[in-house]
Amino acid sequence: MVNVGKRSGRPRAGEERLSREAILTAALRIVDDEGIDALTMRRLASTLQVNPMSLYHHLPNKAAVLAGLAELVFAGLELPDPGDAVPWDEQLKQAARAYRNGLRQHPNLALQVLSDTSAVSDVVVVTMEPFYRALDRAGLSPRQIFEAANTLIDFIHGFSLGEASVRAQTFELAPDLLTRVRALPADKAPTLTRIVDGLGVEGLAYDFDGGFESGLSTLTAGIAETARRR
Amino acid sequence: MVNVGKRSGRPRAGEERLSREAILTAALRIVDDEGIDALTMRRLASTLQVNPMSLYHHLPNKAAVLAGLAELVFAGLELPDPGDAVPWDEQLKQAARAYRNGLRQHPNLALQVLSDTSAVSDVVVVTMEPFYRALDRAGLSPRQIFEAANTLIDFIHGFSLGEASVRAQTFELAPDLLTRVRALPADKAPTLTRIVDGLGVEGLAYDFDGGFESGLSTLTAGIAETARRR
DNA sequence: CTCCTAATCCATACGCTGTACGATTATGTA
DNA sequence: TACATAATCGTACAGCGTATGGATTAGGAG
Repeated sequence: MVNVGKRSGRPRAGEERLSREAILTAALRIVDDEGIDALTMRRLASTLQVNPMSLYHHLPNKAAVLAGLAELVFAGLELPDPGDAVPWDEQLKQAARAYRNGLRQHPNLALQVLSDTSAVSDVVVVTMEPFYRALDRAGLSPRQIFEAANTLIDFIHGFSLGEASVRAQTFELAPDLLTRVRALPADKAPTLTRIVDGLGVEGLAYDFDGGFESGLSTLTAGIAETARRR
Repeated sequence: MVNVGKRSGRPRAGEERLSREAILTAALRIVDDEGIDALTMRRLASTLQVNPMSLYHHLPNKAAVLAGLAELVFAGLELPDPGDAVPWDEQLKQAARAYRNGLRQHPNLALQVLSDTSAVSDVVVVTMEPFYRALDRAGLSPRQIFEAANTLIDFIHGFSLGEASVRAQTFELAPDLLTRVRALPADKAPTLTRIVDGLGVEGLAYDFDGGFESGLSTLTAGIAETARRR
């Protein structure tokens, strides 16, 4: 049994207690389990049984840890491409679903991930191929492909942000919304009042899966129309 | 000349230096000018020439300050409703543009605003009427109206998040993206490579206004299709 | 085998943060 | 006049990210 516990100084080869990867993995676990605020350098070091300052040998600062986490989430993304076996719109939807599912794996990181420009840029390069292929098959021009892909991504990002923010509050949200709407002056927002009131609590108990699918259908229909007009 | 400067204890009537509103206004200025990280309770107190602890008489904690800022941004939103003078899709687009413009006023707050559930809930109640009216005119069912509105909002949120994150980096982003794409293995993402490469730097120099309009057109086309199928 | 260098980790310390607690003073009401 | 309450301030504390510098040791060069 080799003493690997308390010795300080440079560890023997293959016995490094730290590595960028190990740090990020531990950080991801903390964030997933206890939220982004629970992630501090000291906490991270303590779960790794290491002095806080040791982390800085592998990562320059805390921002780099967060950026690394975003990178890690994207690296875990896999957008299976059914290829030409299905119609282009179904191909597009499958890629979109996979992307959303990837983002859902780590809801506590959603904000960090979605607002990290370089991470988003990464995803474009690494995982967008199925989107582009499907849109190409739809018969769009290059510029239209580019814009349609961006629109679809923006929708998924907005949707995921909402989903991550709300998390498990679905059941509280609907009655709350209803209450607020009913509290409005009668003529302040007549249409909104009529529609929302008409849907009722159960109509509003928002089904995220259904909402996502609805958005996808609207977008693919719009894209098809663009292709038709070309 | 009344001594209002250095005395401690309760101020004389009409001489209160603080109020929730005054605090939030000062906070908004700091965030707009110097970014969200510059907003600390001490900094906020010092610009108000007040002891940091005095703030806590008007707001329970810093989170409440941030929530108040989100509320303030939404309160500043005005979605002018052209009513039936224009076609429903144009009505919808105008409301969407106004919403996006409102969010753009305070880019440093975008993240806070978009991830604050209660703030988003507020906006639904307060400002969504034009969306609902336009969608109602399009001939959708109540459930379809609800879902279409949510889809549109998600798109705007995602778009605004990207816009706020990127800010003035537009010109750096395009070449960077191009470089990354060109660095990919030849057969890793053929379609993406062909499309992006074909657009070139100037084709990619993303025009946010154009991108937003493109997204709006796609969405309204999709919504029109939904109405037609009903 | 010896010496040097660089890798890895640690101990200490600094300035900053949000805010709990209690004291101080003016106000409005009884 | 007595008193509860409102508004502000002074002090203090625990926790944060991280700069600095030193300790220990593995691995490579001679």
